[in-house]
Amino acid sequence: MAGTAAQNRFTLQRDRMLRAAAQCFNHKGFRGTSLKDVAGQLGLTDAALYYYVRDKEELVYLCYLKAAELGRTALEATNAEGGNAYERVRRYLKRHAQFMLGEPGPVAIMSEIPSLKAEHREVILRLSREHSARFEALLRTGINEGSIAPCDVRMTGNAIMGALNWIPKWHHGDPAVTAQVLTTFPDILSRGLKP
Amino acid sequence: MAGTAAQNRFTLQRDRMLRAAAQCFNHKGFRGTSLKDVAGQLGLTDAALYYYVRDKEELVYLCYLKAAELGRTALEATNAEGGNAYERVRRYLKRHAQFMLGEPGPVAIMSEIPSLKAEHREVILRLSREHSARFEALLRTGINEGSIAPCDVRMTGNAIMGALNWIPKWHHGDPAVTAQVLTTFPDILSRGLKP
DNA sequence: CAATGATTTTAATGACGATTAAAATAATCG
DNA sequence: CGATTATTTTAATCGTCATTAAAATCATTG
Repeated sequence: MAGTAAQNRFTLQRDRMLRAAAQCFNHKGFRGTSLKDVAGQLGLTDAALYYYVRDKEELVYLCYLKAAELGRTALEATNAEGGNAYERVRRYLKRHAQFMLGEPGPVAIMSEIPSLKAEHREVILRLSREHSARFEALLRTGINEGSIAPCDVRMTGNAIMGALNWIPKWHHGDPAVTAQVLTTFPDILSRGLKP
Repeated sequence: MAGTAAQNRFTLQRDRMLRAAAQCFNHKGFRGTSLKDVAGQLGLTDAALYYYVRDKEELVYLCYLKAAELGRTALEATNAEGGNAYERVRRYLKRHAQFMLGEPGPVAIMSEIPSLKAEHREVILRLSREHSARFEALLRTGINEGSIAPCDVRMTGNAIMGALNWIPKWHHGDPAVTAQVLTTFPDILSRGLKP
């Protein structure tokens, strides 16, 4: 069908846009990247972006939304695979590291939540909180079943998320480093959780 | 002496400026904060800032410089206090957490290094690298003396710095949380280092 | 008090970048 | 092919800052 094909092309292009934007935002921040920068990566003019998005603000919002959803599905998938909580945490760490490294395409660090408009900000904050809560619940499960040492789950979650979210600040695409991160990070971050 | 007094007033005001700027930058990013925002916090007009600083760019540079120096002296002081490497790491973690929490006054997260002009960027990057190298050296010392478990010191350093540098993203001044961070973070981040 | 220097403000200027509207081009479909 | 729709570009416009210059205020000191 024509409608579907058009829809596909549209969403595909928009997805490329989101990836380009995420890369720019990570590199230079929200206000630091002009729409021209983003468009340039796609071989387009800045004005063309407005065909896909109402607003620069909406562009960030969509990037964050995608990042949040990636995080959620990663955690859900990990939980679905079973294993004890400690093992699930480890698998989750690897998956999260994987997309912070940009495996499926760059994911935006949510550094600019304050500059989102209230309505969008609420959505993102809610998703973030839900995600944190689920991760903390997983830690609690591990503590109860004895696969994870007792700890302050809130702070432990914060520490782990920080280590992961910071990756794009020092990782700049070197494939050797990428491999190194994937093998060492789950170890490093989970070692402190052992009982 | 008049000269000294004037110099004092000048540098004091400039320091207040750097603190105000650091707070704004952390909250909204480099381009996200106008000079008016910074000046407003001091009860001044934006134009007044130019008496203390050549440029908005220089303002960020000075903030980062101060942050880098704080980090360096924290590590040096910790090393000077003695103890085995593991203990020194723990003390350093606490000190670093302390100033990420804004104990002495807000410290700028170095999120906007790419937008610095080349000359300034080089200085900051060099200081950053030196600091990382010193921290990694401390880890290596611990590994050699047996107080720290063998690990990839580069990646471990990255993970720990990430967890610390991310603190301002979720800490918003609640004193109860501040206390909680100071007591739990050194534990959480050092537990994985035990042999 | 007069004079000199320090500090801040007021009032432009200018650039950059987001946004929009209208026109042009490309694609699809009958 | 002709018509209709999708996509992109060109060419304004508009706001928001950073930045500057000149004037005003304030402090100090001879």
